[in-house]
Amino acid sequence: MTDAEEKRADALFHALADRTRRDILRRVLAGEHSVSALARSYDMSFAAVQKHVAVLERAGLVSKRRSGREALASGEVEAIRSVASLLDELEAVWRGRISRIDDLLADRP
Amino acid sequence: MTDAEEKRADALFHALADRTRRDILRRVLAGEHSVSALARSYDMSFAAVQKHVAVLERAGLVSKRRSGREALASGEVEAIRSVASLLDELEAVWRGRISRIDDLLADRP
DNA sequence: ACAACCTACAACCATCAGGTTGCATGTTGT
DNA sequence: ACAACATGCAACCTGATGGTTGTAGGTTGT
Repeated sequence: MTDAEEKRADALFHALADRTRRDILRRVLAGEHSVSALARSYDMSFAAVQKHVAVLERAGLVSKRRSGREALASGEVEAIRSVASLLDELEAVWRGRISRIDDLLADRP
Repeated sequence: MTDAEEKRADALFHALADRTRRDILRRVLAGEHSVSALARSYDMSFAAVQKHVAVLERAGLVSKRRSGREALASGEVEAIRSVASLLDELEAVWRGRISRIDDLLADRP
């Protein structure tokens, strides 16, 4: 794992470790939403929601495009799949434990 | 999503959002390690590592069993799979994004 | 018995995260 | 032109996080 990959993993998991951000992500995965439209859905200031979207964007989980005065956010499913890959790697480590035990057993005559 | 499920998701993603903790998790997924054995692997105090293990344990990613004076930690692959399920749910939202009518209604309060 | 070891937890400190308000800038509809 | 709207960013406050040291108690080997 390179240092950059670890930092990206940090950003991805951190972005997902907040209930509001996961909810925003669900919405923008379902379809484009402007930041202010998202903000109207939550009991917090516009700025707070804008910061959450920025965190998701920095992690690559959300992308934005400009349409006039609005910034339309949409979810990046590829980023979600990359998180799933990170989990797969962890599970592969676990599977390796089993095969190592198998090897030990195989070594016993 | 119930409140308890969201809190569990918070704990899981937060636990994974730290490089040292992910590294610890890899080690204990590969096989049992005592806390002090883990601590020797990192350039930080025993207490710091012990706290990282505690965070992983609270999230359910690691379990500990006592063996004499040692606490042996091992990784819980089921917890990792539950995180993968959370990601699957997000991806399912994305797959359903075309045939979404709920959001049109939800967007007009 | 006792020294060495392992763990757990408390207190403390610096930094970060999530929230607020306020302001500057660009866009739109009348 | 101009009022209303959408965004982005900075400053600020408070609580949580990640690290430290210190302390206390249970286990082990000699």
